[in-house]
This record gives sequence, structure tokens and C-alpha cells, in this order.
Amino acid sequence: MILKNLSIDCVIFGFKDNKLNVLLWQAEPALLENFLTTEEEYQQTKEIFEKNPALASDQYWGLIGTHLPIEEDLDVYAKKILEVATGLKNIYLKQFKTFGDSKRIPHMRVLTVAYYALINPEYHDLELSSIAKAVKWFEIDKLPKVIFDSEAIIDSALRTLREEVKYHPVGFHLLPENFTLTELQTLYEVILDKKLDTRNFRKKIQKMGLLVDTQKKQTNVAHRAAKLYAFDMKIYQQLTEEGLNFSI
Amino acid sequence: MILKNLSIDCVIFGFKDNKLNVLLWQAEPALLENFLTTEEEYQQTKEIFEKNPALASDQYWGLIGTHLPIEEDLDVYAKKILEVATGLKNIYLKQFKTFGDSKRIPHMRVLTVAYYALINPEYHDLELSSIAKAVKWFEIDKLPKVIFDSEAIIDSALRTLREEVKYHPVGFHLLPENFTLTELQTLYEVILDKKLDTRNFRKKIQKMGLLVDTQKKQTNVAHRAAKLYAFDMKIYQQLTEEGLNFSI
DNA sequence: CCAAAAGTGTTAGACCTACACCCATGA
DNA sequence: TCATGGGTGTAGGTCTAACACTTTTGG
Repeated sequence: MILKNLSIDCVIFGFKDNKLNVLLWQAEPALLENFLTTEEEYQQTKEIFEKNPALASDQYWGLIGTHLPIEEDLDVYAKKILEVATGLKNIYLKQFKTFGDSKRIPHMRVLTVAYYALINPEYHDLELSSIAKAVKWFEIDKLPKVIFDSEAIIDSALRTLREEVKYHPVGFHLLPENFTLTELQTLYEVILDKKLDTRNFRKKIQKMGLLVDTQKKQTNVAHRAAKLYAFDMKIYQQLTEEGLNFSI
Repeated sequence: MILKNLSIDCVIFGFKDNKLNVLLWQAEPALLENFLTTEEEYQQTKEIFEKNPALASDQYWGLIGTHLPIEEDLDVYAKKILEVATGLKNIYLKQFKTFGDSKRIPHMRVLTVAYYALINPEYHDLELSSIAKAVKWFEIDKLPKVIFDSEAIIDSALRTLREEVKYHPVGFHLLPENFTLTELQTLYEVILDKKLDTRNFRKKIQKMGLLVDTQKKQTNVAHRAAKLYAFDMKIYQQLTEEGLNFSI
């Protein structure tokens, strides 16, 4: 059975073409059936879609999420949704806020527990999903029309990410396994929405000890090839616990 | 109508006798009736209590909270609960996490949106409440037996507060309007659970500009009277937005 | 050889840390 | 006059901010 007063939404951030992007979908009950485990859940989901035509409209996009089945753990289920929708495992996922204004969704009383996820979009062809009509990346400042209060949720996620990135080394999750310092800097510039000084940025980031020199270099670039770095999981754990000051 | 799958809990922190305390209650449906607005809500609440005898036991204490009525905004209602339970207005209150493991409460499927509040317990006689059998302060490391997973929620609130206090000037909410620097330092020492250097602490805190010298002094103390300070709301707002580094 | 981005060092000022003694008050 | 906690300064090291040119690569 599905808790009809409760849904989970994931704001999935990706760093693509030097821009911060959000992954949105157009859901469809027929396809969601592959994900739901009982016929009853499917019927309930269909009803919810019927009550809100916007959910099925081609004009609107929505955050990736579903209602919560009664027997599922909240955090575990959020992870499950994310894995099924993207095909990725071990994604950085964090619950950040529960939205509960009484009028946020027309004709229904639904609270939404919102999560944000950070992924590197380059590896996988996310646009093919077995449980949605469409899944697509949108630049954070060029969002399409979205259903209900999804825009407010995205906004809130972005503000949370900005805070988070100042004190914890989470930004790295948005990069491929090997990355250049320029990519890392651009990422921070995009998230914090301000220019950083290259020399100071490099000094600061290197001093943290979080970077491992992979001894590799870029290839096939029409300019001096940059060194590639990875990040050190041990030091990452440590910095995550201790905190970190990245208020550049 | 009450959403029976959804409750709100408040972890109310207070700073008392140089210790961090949490306010807990023993609820009782008969008294809660004063707070609920319809007979239906009262009946539903009574049922919930009947299902879980621990809720009404004299052996157990619980976080201050109730189920959420369908027509109420989540954040607004949390504030309302807090105001009614404590008699205080304008309390610092922040939603910090939603607990949703499927087995966290026996025989029922309830998600709890948890808030933490910071108050200065000195002003008011909180132990008299019109909506509970008992309300009482407990030192954070001498908690009584608590119902369900309240201890985990308190733990999580404490961890959140510790993080928060490092980067935002929230600690001040726990103090009376006028306070001494030693009180402020002790507060930080208690929250962060470490000793701080007095001279450095004072320099740092004064440099932030957050303190206003009230020109008043302690009276009736058997030692040199300390200056009393207040905190500057304008600078507080500013520091709250910009962030702050208090990783002493 | 040109265009494009990578990579690098210094200096001045601010901030942080560690540390020990005198002061004001009431009992 | 004593016990108690209030209040203060300095020096050495570290971090930060501001700033411009040379290097490497592929086309």
C-alpha cells in the first residue's frame, strides 16, 4: 500500500558543459508499474495521476520521485528510486527538507520529503529510462515548466548545496573520477556563482590534501594538456567529519 | 482530520545551570484536547494512544509533538505546538530531518518530521503546561527512558546543532537577553564539548561585531561583576546569511 | 607560429594560537 | 583579606588576497 499523503522527490544535480544541471522527468503510471511491486500500488498511483492531469502532461516536467509504500524505509526507498531512474549506484544522496504547506498541491494533501543527489552525468545515457516517458537534463537557470512547487524545491536544494559546499567537500561527487583543477574550479565557480582566483584556489585545494595526482594528462586538447587528479576517499571522509572551510 | 502517518516532534534545547538540556513531556489525550480543534481529531488521537500504551506510561518521556492535521501547514503547525507547549513566542525553530524507517514505531507506520528549537529556559515556568501531564527539562547526558526512537532523534538534533553552531550564530538564542562573555563561552564549550581559550574566544567573538555592550553589569556576585552584552539583530541577520567560521 | 588554456610565486596584511597575571567584588 | 571568577596583550607562525607572466599543446 502506498502512503498517499507522502512522496519523495529527488533533485538530481549534474555538472555538464560547465553548467549546473538538474535531471527532470515526465512520469507515466504505465511505466512506473515496472517499479511498483503490487497491483494495489499501481492502481493508487494511477488514481493520483488522474486527479492531477499536470502530472501526465507533455507540457510539464517534474522531479524524479514517487509516493512511499507503507512498508519501505524512507531513505532506502529514496535511494531505490534514484538507482532505478538513473541506472547508477552509490550516488551521493542527502535528505534536505520536507515540504508540507497544506496548499502546495491542488486537490491533495501531500507532504514531500526532498533529497538532493550529486552525480557526474558524463558516464551514462540517462535519457533512456524504463520507468518514465522522458528524462532530461536542464540547466539550472533554464528550467522548463515544472509541476506543483517543484521549482521551490529545486531552489531550496540549490541553496542547501551552496551552503554544503562551503563546509564539506561534496562538490567532488559532481566530477568524473579523473578531473583537472580547472574543472574543479569551474565547478565551484558555478555552484557559488562567483569567480575565484586561480592561483589561490589551487594553493588552497592542494593544501587540503584531498587530491591525488593520477600522473595522467589530458589528451587531444588544443592547448597545454592539464594534469588529471582524483580525490582521496580517506581524506574525504576525514574532511567530511571535521568540516572544512571553503569560503573562498 | 489528522494525518495518522505523520507526526511532528520538537527537540527543544535549553541552556540551564551551565548544561545543555532537552525539554520532554508526558502527553495525555485528555489534555491534548485543549489543543486540538475538532472532536474527530481528539478521537483519532485517543486511538493512537490506545494502540501504544508507552505513550501514556509514567515510565516514559517523549519529545513534544503531535500528529499533523490535514489542513495545517507543516512549519506553521510546528511553531504552534511549540508555542502552546512552552508559552513562548518567536522561538528559533528549525526543521532538520524526517525520520521514516518503516519499523521505527511498533504497530504503526508513522513518519516524523523533526524540528529543533533553541530557548532560554530561565524566563518561564515551563513545567506547567495545560496540554500535558508533565513537562520537564533533562540534561542531555542524563535522559530518562524515552518512547520509540526519540533518543535517536535527540541525538541527531544535537549533531545538527553542533554543525550549525560552527557556521551560524545560532547559539545566542539559548542565552537570556543580557549575558556575560563567560556564559557565552561556556555555552559554546558545552555544545561543542571542548574547552576554549578565554582570551582567544573573546577576541574572536568581539571581532565579529555581533555583541552590543549594554553598559550593564552583573550584581550580587561574589566576585568581580562581569559586563553584560546583548546581541545585535542586524549583524546577526547578516552573519546568518554570509555564514561565519566558528571552528575554534 | 598562433590561439588557447595550464601552470606558477611573492608580498603585505590579517588572523590564529599559545600562554600567565592582575582586577573587582562580596562574604 | 580571601576566594572567586572577570578581564587583558604579545609574539611567532600561518593563512589570505591581490596580482601578471611563461609554458605547453594542437591546429
